[in-house]
Amino acid sequence: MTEISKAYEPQSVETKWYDFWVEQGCFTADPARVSASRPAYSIVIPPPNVTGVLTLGHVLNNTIQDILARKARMDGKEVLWLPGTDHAGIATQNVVEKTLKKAGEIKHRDDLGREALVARIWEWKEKYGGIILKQLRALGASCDWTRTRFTMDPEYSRCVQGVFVDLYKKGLIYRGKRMVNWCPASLTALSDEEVTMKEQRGFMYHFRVEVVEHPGTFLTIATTRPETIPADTAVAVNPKDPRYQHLIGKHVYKALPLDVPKEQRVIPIIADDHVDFEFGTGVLKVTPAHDKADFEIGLRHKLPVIDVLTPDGKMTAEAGAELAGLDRFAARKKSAELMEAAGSLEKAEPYVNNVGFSERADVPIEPRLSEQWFLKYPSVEASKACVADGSMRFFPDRWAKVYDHWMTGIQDWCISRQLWWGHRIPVWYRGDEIHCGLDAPAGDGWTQDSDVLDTWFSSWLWPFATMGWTDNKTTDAANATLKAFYPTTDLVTGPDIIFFWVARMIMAGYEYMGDLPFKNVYFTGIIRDKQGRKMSKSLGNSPDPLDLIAKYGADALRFGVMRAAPLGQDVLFDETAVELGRNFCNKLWNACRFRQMHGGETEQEVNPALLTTDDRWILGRLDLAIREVTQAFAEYKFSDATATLYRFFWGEYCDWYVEASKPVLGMPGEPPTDPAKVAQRNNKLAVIDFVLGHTLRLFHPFLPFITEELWHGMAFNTDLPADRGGKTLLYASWPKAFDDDERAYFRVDPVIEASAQARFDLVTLGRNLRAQSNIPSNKRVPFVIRPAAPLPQEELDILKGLLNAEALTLAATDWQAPKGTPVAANAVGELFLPLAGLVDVEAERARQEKELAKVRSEIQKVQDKLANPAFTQKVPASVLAEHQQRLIDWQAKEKQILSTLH
RNA sequence: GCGAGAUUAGCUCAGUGGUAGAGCACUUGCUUCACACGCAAGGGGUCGCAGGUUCGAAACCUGCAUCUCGCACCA
Repeated sequence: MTEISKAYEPQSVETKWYDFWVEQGCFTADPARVSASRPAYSIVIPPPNVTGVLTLGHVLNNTIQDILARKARMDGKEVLWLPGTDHAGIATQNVVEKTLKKAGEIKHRDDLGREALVARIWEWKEKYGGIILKQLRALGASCDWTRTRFTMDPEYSRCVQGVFVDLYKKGLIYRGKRMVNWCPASLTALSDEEVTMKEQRGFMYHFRVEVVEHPGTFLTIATTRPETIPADTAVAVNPKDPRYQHLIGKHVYKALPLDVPKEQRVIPIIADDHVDFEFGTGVLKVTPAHDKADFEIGLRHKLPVIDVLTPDGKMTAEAGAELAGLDRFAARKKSAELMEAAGSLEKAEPYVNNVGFSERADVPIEPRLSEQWFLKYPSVEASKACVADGSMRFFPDRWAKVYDHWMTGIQDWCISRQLWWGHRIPVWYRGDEIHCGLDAPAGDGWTQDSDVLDTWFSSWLWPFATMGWTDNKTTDAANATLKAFYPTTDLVTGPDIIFFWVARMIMAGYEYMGDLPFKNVYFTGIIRDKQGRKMSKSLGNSPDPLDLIAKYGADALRFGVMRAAPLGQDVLFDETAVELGRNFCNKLWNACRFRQMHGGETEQEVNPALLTTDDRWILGRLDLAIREVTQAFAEYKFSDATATLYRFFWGEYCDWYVEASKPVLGMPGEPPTDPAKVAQRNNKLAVIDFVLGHTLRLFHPFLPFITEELWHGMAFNTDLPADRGGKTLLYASWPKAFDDDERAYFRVDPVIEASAQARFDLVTLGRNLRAQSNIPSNKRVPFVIRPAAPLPQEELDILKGLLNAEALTLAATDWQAPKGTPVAANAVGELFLPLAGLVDVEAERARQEKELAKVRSEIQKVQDKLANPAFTQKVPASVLAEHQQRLIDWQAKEKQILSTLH
């Protein structure tokens, strides 16, 4: 047994053990070890952005994965936790471009050109990328680092492009000119999922246009985007709207641009059902180039398309000389001013509407007509069915409904991006010829499509592309990793990427592996601050996890976060949660120190014949804790597990069992000499070792570092096989709840547990008497006890210790407590605090009166119930009996109070 | 507009038909020989509102209010 220091110092312990685990290959998965008796457990990390740094969100997510992986190892499974990073197209390209601009190397990415920029990004990635994976080590993440993957690894890229070619050949990928979501900041198309709606305050502009055929007749139109008026190619009314029916087929003069002669601004008035005549004025300006719905109207009525916006959101010359070159928002103001000056603006009233924003660049997107690649999703039915029929489970399961809803209304996916960093689209062009394949076709003059694929088009292959999948049946059949570890067991991720990633992985899994990619999906909550706000850099409310680890230790951070994160709920993070984790680790540390102070390399087995009531009680509590924690794991309720562990270890083991064991153990360094007491003491130490050994194992998934340190410090590893806890706690077996034989062996039963509990309750009552009588807790006072049934001397000694009593005297049969003596009682007996002169008789009397009132109100409540025939006749026998017993208990209490009150 | 979730102690949350709970915070007393990152005791809640079902409702049902999050979206 090595000596344990007074306070737990996490820093050196953490690096020591992490290095040890990695050096010993403890995290390395070997498919060859998988067998019927050693099943596989696998989990793939949601690959963080390669430019990312660790946030509390990652801490939550990866701690859960680590807990699952470590528990699975202790269950004797062959565990693969596969790590890696995502190339994250837009985000990464932005980061590197910004860095280069800041360094003054470039003003624009065109200064470098495509190949050079991509080369610089690779350089950057090699140098600074993947920091987050190193940071995960500080958290204790037990990933198999030998299998770290990147979504742009050469083999991975082949998978991505191969899948593109395959889906193209299947006719599921097609190219088309469509309205897409265009990001004017990133200059690329986006998928619908990358657009979030935000409420915006703006204005509803009402302006009027003159009907060509009826000079002097005007139509009033409402719009939030007057800058697009030059792009209008019609105005539309509902065919059933009586106000405008007579004008259908006639024309109006567009309000802008004013520098174009009136005759060249004539556009038709058309009728379309899309127009809601309740909204605005019932007249809709139709701008096919800049609105999705208008584009559809344009198609129906064969309207021309006029584009007045550049890709980066500035007005073109076609918008007119006065608007040309202006940014779209400046142009909005300007166009209103122009109409105002021309007298066509009727009013501009404040208005709140929903505007689509680019999720990443945080600017309003523009609907834009452009040529893009689209995917018609594969394996949709199988993917829907597996969640609906429960073969894949979501935790919490309400996400299943969200998933189903999205899968039902699923739209084709725009997968091309106008970026340089990413997987290049494997399509080549020569004149009118198109070739889709991994390599350029033979012959000269072929040029590759300049677009790259949406990042998620590579992420969706993650569960199998990381395992060496090739889409070659022979190769894949011989792939031991795939065979052993696919489908994976659990996926842990945030619900914000359920469509981006989870749903798409399921479809890819069915399409390419013929099976679901994971069996269970755990959706974490979102980490928020104490006020419930999202963590963000600009708010400065996002603490750096590495700082927290340095200050409190990784175990403290893990425990604090897990304790605060109930399944499916957002986590309101507060540093005091980590402090609590730190305090808990310290408690665990000191409980082991206490055991060590009593020395004794006893290492003996527990002798059932010598077990005391307390021993049997704590073994029963341990058994219950094992059951509860194991059950919590089965339901992915990690906060329940930590709550149980906290209660058991602190509230039961430390507060009661350890305190009660002190009289038996004697003073440290002064062991008893009486042989009977020595045997008692050694057995007590054996029970303590038994409980601590189990406790460390129960805690290990949550607190990997401190438990490993104590496992060795307490020498619990000796005598165990190397692969079952001898070398590392990582592979010790997960504690099993007692079976009937074990319960009988340890003589654990509910009656014993209740009697031990009652003794502890009496102690609390006795301490209460002291406090009520204003006796300082360090002052030793004599107590008198009148047990309901005889108590052995050892138990009286324990009671005396727990009460911090000067003496605990047995009351003689004829002893009568002096009037006003504070007394407490329960099933164990009556406990008196005879302190003549020290106790304020009147105060004690008042206390007892108050107590009596409470007892009587309880009696009344139960009596009322029992007097109700409807109750006594209808209620189950057990409930009736329980109420009757309750009445007896309260009445006994009443009698006891009355007996000392006078 | 559609859907989901939430509403219990000052705060964060457990509690799915039978005596309202935990942690933190708070008050008080303790340098009791593992731990002041500790020990002990205590105060504090008409369980969002209104109905209903039931012998009995924090829990089940209906409606309402408030908040959060998805999805859709009318210029």
